Amino acid sequence: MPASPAAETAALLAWYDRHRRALPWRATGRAGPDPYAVWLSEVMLQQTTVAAVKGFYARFLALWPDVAALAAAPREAVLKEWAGLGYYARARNLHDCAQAVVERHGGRFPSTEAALRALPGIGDYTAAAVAAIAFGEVATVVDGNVERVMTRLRAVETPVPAARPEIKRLTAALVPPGRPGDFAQATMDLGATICTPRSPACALCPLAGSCAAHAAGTELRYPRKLPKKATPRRFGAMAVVERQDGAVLVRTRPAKGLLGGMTEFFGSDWGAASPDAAAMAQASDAALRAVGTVEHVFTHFALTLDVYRGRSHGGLAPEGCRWVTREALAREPIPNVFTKVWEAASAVVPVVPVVPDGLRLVGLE
DNA sequence: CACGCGTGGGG
DNA sequence: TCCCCAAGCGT
Repeated sequence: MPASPAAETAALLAWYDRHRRALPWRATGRAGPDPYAVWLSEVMLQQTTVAAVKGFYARFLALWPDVAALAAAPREAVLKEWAGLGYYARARNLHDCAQAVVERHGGRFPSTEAALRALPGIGDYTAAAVAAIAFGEVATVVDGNVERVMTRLRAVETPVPAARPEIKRLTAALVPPGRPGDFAQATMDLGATICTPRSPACALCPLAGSCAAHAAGTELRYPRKLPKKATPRRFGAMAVVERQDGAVLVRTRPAKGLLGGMTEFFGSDWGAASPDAAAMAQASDAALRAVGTVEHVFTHFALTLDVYRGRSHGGLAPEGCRWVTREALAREPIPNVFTKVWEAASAVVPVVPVVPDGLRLVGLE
């Protein structure tokens, strides 16, 4: 028997009051949530797990305790602190957004969904979440959790993303004017801990009594999704090249696109095949030793990198590259895929044998 | 609307 | 091992 929407909302809020997760960005005291903290956490949580976010969130808040501090930070420092969290456009948008809040709004976050939506890196979800959680606006928050909860609750047959408007309507009908932020977090907590994708714990769910999918035993059927495409594989090569004094050859990737603005070691383009060792040695003007391969899976392709370690012949940086000391390397924004390369190269004997002039020692074991 | 865009954990 | 996925956004 379907309960009334009001009864469903009440049951969900009562469950949340007992079982809400204690998360660092959730206000505990009487003072309302800090909009800056809510915004920072929401951006970090975009397509990212709570467990992965916690450490980054703490470090950001310690380094930059308010939006003005973040806005004043150097862009490279923000990218460096974001390194490892992924989706690096978020870091650029985060920094742009902080500066926009300072310049356009006097350093205070706007309090309405519409005004938030106009800021960089804030889309439909984040605008509604910040408005509801930080400012109490009656906004409808729809994320992946809400989609799963609502499509199961109402047995929505339309596949996502086409079902988005319907899901938004169904959700809006449940939002309580008095506690919009708690309702949003309650639905997300339910999706994260009870109404999970693979094995939902319906016996513990406060909405089980009115859930259409549960009544039919078809929870796992929702949300319906369109078939996904296979992920192709690309190949490339990357070399950790040292100068006589130990400095390492790096370069900064283009500002936008994959790993935009992040630091990488000397490497080839990525395509159907990787270049051979001789080509890498010539391009880097270094004696190279092959040290193995690194595998990494991005969202839309898998990558196999042949990894080399070597010693520069002349100490001249190829076009677009620069030398950094090991100490300075620690301050570079290096994404995890290239940290894997560094670790693979560091695991082998660093000394490259002396070779006669004109010879290139390549691809040796 | 479809695609580009990271990473790590769990079943 | 492999596949799925997690509090999406910009173009």
